[in-house]
Amino acid sequence: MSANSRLTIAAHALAWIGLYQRQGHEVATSEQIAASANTNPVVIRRLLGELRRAGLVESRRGVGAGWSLARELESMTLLDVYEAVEPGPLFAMHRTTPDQGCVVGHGIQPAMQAIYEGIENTLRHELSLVTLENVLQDVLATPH
Amino acid sequence: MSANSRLTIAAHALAWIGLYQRQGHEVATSEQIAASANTNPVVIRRLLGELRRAGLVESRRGVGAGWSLARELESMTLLDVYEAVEPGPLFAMHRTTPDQGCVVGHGIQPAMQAIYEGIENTLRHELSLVTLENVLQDVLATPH
DNA sequence: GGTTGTCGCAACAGTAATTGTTACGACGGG
DNA sequence: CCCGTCGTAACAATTACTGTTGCGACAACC
Repeated sequence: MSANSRLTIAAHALAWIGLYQRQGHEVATSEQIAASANTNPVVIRRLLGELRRAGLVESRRGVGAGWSLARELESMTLLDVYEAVEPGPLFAMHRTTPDQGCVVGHGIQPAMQAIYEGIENTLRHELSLVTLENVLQDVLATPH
Repeated sequence: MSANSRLTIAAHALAWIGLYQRQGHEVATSEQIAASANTNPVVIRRLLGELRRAGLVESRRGVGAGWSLARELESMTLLDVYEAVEPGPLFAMHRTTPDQGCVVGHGIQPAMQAIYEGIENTLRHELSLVTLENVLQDVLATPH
């Protein structure tokens, strides 16, 4: 599976902004978050842009600009983040249409679609059980 | 997510071999399976080679060669196939190590690892509930 | 009104995985 | 010996993600 880190980085950014705001700051910059995640600020801005479209964060422009949470961490789940940053389904069908004249080629896609749908629903439910507040608390509980 | 079709194609191949054997044939060739899946025989041979390493199929060489099931479809689950053809984890960590001097950068990977581990276990359990016999029956039940 | 710091976004290169294709040796039954 | 099929290497094509540069837009501050 194409292991991608989008969900991980997005959760990192949200936890970072949340903690920073609790320390009394108004907004966090993409450069600060990028330094913590050890990546490029544009990568962070791209991801946070998707989270903004999903209503999870807000951004200000101009001097002293940056990012802030649009909701409390308690009300955001990993499912919200997953849906914001992961476009496609978990498993794909054939890239080309199977032979419809063959019994298996004809029936395999509906059969697998139904199975995958059930699995994805379970995955989404699992993700919906974890809030970003849970993530931040786990982060803070890590021994140093 | 890099949507890949390896699990789908592998399930297709297994269902095809299983049905073909029930029709009285000894072995199926990669060319026949590739025609049903509308892909290249080498793609099928590569995937079936991984399934053979996992003990799900066997192959014969020489004239009249081909592939046959090593076990009954009832005893194979999608988890067996998934583990045989999907190498990596579902979600990846950062590509570069986060800033260990930052509280979030230090704690985020253990936190997310634990969460992902739970989710992957659930996914594996779901996959283990579906046998290849279930898949074949679903395929045969598709209206034409 | 100019300066400055930050976002917004386009464009492109680098990396990696998957898929498709060709080629050819290995094998084994006839 | 011949022939069909697997086994496998090699390479191109496609796609997705990541990293990077560049520059315009915006808004606070002087």
